[in-house]
Amino acid sequence: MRIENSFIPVRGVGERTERNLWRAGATHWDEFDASLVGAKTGDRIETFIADAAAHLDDGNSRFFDDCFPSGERWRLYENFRDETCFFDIETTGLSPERDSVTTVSFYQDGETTTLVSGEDLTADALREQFTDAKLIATFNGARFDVPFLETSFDVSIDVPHVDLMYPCRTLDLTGGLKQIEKDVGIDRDRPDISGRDAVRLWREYERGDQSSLDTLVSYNREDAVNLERLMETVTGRLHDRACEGLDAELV
DNA sequence: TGAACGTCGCTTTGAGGTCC
DNA sequence: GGACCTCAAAGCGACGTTCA
Repeated sequence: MRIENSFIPVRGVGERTERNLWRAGATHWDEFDASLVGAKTGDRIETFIADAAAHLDDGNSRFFDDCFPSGERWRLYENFRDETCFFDIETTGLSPERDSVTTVSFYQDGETTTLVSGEDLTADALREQFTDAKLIATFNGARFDVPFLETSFDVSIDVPHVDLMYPCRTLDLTGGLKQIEKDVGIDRDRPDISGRDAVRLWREYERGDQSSLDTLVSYNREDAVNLERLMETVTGRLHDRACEGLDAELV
């Protein structure tokens, strides 16, 4: 599913109308025919397509972040795949006021970077990681990772965001990231480590055990890398579900 | 042109679920 | 175990479409 298959951002177009358009053969902006809907809606769709095509050429993901309903923002992924930054944080607890961030791992376009507290984890380093990203992807990051980083480092993470927890829930995938990875067949090198262990590992590292930091970093990196595989799985399933019952293929 | 119907958007409310 | 964002559902009004 690509952005150019979507009509749902247009006022007056919901899930039903969009499916009717697809059924009628208008599976892509280029194939839209205003006679398929009423005059007013047709005008709105044509205006939207003209605007959106320009923003797409400019690589302006923010435009689409604003106009897509939150439940449909996963559709941005295919267009901005190479510029999607998957990230995950580890902390010493749940409270941004009392606890601190220990490591942050980023995975973008095949490259993984980890920032470690006391070494290279700074506000500037965080800003730099997000600079090139057109889209960020997390699991429960809307409520945990992003606010935690913003509070701890006084940064503003103002990048279109797909929080995979919600698309997963619409696919009946629940139980936390580790459980969902298991359910969709994503393997881990260290399936025995949990978030609570991450706190323990950090404490051990503070007491001088370098190997604990190595374990923590590899766990954190695996979280970030696996998010990409989860995104591929989830967007694939949502695409299939959107196309269910259609003769036409969305390309 | 107007009535009837269908669809969508907006607002409110409540609950679920996740992070370390 | 605390925090709380997001989503889904429901209800209502507005708008758009269809058809006679």
